[in-house]
This record gives sequence, C-alpha cells and structure tokens, in this order.
Amino acid sequence: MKIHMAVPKHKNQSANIKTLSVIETEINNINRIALSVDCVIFGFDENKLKVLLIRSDLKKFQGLWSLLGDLVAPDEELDSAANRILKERTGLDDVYLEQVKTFGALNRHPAGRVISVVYYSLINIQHHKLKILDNELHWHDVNDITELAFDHKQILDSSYEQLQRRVQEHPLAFSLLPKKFSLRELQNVYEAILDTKMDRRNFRKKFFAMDFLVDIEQMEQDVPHRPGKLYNFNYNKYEKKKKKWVGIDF
Amino acid sequence: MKIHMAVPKHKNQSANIKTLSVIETEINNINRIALSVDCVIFGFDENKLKVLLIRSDLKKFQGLWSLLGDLVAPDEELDSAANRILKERTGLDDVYLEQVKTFGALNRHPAGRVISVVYYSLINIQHHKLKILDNELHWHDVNDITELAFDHKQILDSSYEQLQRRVQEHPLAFSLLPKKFSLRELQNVYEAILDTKMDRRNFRKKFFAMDFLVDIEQMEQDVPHRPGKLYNFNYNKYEKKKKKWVGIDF
DNA sequence: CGCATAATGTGTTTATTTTACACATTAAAC
DNA sequence: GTTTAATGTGTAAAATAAACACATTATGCG
Repeated sequence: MKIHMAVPKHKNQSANIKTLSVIETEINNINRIALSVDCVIFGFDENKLKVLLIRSDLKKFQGLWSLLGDLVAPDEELDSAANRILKERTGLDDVYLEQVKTFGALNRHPAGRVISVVYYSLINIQHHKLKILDNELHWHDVNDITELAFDHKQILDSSYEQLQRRVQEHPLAFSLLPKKFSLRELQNVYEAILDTKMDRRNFRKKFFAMDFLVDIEQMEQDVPHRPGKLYNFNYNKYEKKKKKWVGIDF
Repeated sequence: MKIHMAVPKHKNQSANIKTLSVIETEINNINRIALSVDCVIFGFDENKLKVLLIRSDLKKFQGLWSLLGDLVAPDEELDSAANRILKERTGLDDVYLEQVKTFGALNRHPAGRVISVVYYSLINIQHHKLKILDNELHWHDVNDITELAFDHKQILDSSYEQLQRRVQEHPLAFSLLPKKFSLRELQNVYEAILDTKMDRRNFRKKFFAMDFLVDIEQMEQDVPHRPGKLYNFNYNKYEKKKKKWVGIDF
C-alpha cells in the first residue's frame, strides 16, 4: 500500500468544464511549466552496478553530482528526448529505455517550475567508452551515492527500485552484458542489481530451464582461471514464450 | 523486453551545458508545453470492474467518452492536482492514488502540446454516490470500452495493466470494498481485476495464511442465501510483514 | 613439469508452494 | 419441511524453490 494522501485545500471548485479555446488560452498565457527529461543510465563494471552522472553546474548544488537531463523541445516526443540525451552523452542508440515516472514537486528546480519525466536505461560500459566528458561525466557506484543535486537522489532511488522489479520479470540484464557472456557474468549482473547473493547451481538450473540461453560453443578467453562456456540470449524465443503471471503474492 | 527505440534524427548536438539563466529564459519564453493530470478512477460494482468517464466536450471527439482530467496550475503539486480532480468529480478524498506514467505524444491534444501525468485511483462505488453528474459522468465496464477521446484508451490500458500488476503484490483491492466484507466479495474483486476465475478453497487458504484478515464475528445481512462471515483487513499487520521478493521469474 | 589454486560444471534430496478436487453445512425461498 | 444455492472445510499430487558437495579443468607458480 503506497499512497493515502489528503486532499489539498488549494482548489475546490465544482467541476468546471473547459472549452477548447479556454484551454488554448491557458496553454499559451497562463501555464508556465517547463518540461524536462532526466535519464538514469545504469551500467555494470567490476561486478558493480553503476550510474552515469555529471557535476552539477548550478551554484546552489556546487560540488554535487546530477543525472543527465535536458529540457524537452515543444516539438519533441518524450521518448525522443530521452534517446537524444542518451545519444548526446554516450554516443549510444538502440538501447533499452523505459519511463519510470514523473517528478514535479513545486520546489524541485531553482529556476522555476520544471517537471521532469524520468527514463532509465541500461548500457554495457565495456563496449561504449564515453566520448564526451564535459562536466566530469563518469560512472559511479550506485550503492555509494548518498546525495545528488535537485531531487535526483530520490529519482535515482525510484529508478533503481523499478529496475529491481523489472529485472525479475524481464530479461533486461542482458543489456548490460556483451552479446557473448558466461553464466558467471550473468549471475554477477543479477547479484549486483538485486544486491544479493544467489546459489550458483540453482541459478544455472533456473536459466537453463527457461531455455533462452544459446550455447555458442565458445569459451572465455584470457581469464585467469578455468574458462567458462559462452552463451547468447535468444530474444525471439523469449518473446514467444514469455509468461503471463496471475497470482496473489503480497 | 519493452522498448528498443531508434534515436531521433531531430537533434544531435554535442552535450551543451546550460546555465541557470538560459534555463530560465527557455522556461519563460521558448517552451510552450502545457501540463495536465488525467485520473483513471476504478470502481467495482455488480462484480465488474468499472471506470469513471465523462462525455468529451470537444467537437473533434464528439460522442466519445473521456477520462477525468484538468490542467495543473503552476503552483500546484501533481499529486494535489490528481486529488483535486478526484474530489471535484466524486467528492472523495483520502483514497489510494498512484501515478501511472506520463503521456506526451506531440499530437495527443488538439489544442497544442499537452503532456499528461496519469494517476489511477480505486474507490468504492457503493459508498460514494456521485454528486456531480456534469457531462454524463458515470461508471462504465472496463472491459466494454473500445474507444475513448484523445489517447485515453491507451491511457486506460496502461493504467489497467498497472492495476493488475500492483494488485498482485499490494492489498489494493480492499479500497474497492466496504470495511466489512465477505471472502466471496473479496474474491469477486480479484476475479474482476485480474479477469480470471480462481478456486474458492485455495483463495481462502491463501488469504488466511497471509493472516491479514480479521474475523469480526459478524455475518452478512440480507443476502439471498446462507450469509458468510465478515472480515476487516488489518493494514498495520500488513505493513509490518510485507515481503521483499527476490527471484527471477520471466 | 607438476603441484597448488581457483573457478567451472553437474544431481539429488528436502522443503515449500501451488494446484486440483468433493462433500457436509447453513440459511433463505417456496 | 423440502428444495436451493451458497458457505465452509481438508487432503493428495504436482510443481517449484532451496539447500547442499564433489569432480573437473585451465591457470599460475615454483
């Protein structure tokens, strides 16, 4: 159970139905609300879940880190804006990107009313070295972050929770890995995201039973121990078989 | 796996960091984006899941039904706006209210760029007769709805999916019932929301095992059959015991 | 070259959860 | 008082999840 909110005193008129022209007027003259998109870009490296941050350039938040965001152009789709920000910062496209929710507290931005639609994304750090390092752009351990500019800590927490929920029902984790990966690497990703340890044998059993892993008959190279087998994830097979779960499980 | 979007050609400048004053200027002069909140208000009656709709008053959508929404005032919190709309339309406060996501397609509103933050809510129809019936406000069977004004069908679908997911992990269903309810009524709510049939014995076993139901030692009155026992839901106990699930389950 | 090291790869048993399923009981309706 | 229709209850089978140990293989080092 999440939200039981009191009703604001703020307004309590009876339902007033607006005509199109009234709405047009309000849009053009009355409302002064800016729209931005913030991206929570998760990565995975050294067996840890990372998030991409820049140094905030606002005096008010001097020294603090912040998420990647930008205002949305009036003729720009929300998803496009998220993709644009990701592309501008990382050079990446064609990655998993999902809306989390929208943050709109009155005082969240010092410049005025800015509401922010938040997206998260997962990218493979190894395969996409950052090319633009403005504002000290770099990866931070998710679990080391205690404070961020704006309400970005809250945004990060929400996004991380959503990631944790989603990764348990959808094969997101593969976005963080190279196309070929070992089972140990896969398990490391899950352990990092869910912040837990799993039994290796049960983990393998579970994934093999799902039958989405393709044994590509190759072994790891240049690892300082016995090499493991490498696998691909078969997205087509997953799409065909993904389950619809109906149950009650508080 | 949900979204694999191509990057828009639209913009591709390198990351340009904005100063506060540039942002202020953009907010005040450039962006012309209006913000609204739409509420998907679910109810339950005659063993069916219902949603509250009004007749659209826009020519473009003549005859179509639409969700309850309104523009957000510049000095109004998003949650407050959702609560206000609910209160204006139903007279209700202190109900479960949750943000779903934000819809912002360029062409979604004929009056211009309006992005809409969507909330859903669950209310007990029996205990809150509608007082304001402007625009033919009334309850519709969720499963009978095929077309709505704007992108409201898509919004309804998203909200319904979120409701279905959430109700399986949180005790939302009780918002749709009176404080005292029978197990059959509870099961009817779940069957309506999840659009499925469940085994009565297993359902009872499951809920009693959770140990959140309080037997209030009363029986149903005025039912045309053997009366069932009545129960309360113990929210305090739930809050203390609610589980954190870690697993993988595609 | 061989030995120590460290990670891979594999099965079985037990416990828990879920599903399937049938009959006696109670109050209302006639 | 007989019929009706829903409540209330238990058990067995199946599926899923959890716990757990040892042999194998390549590397690294002496």
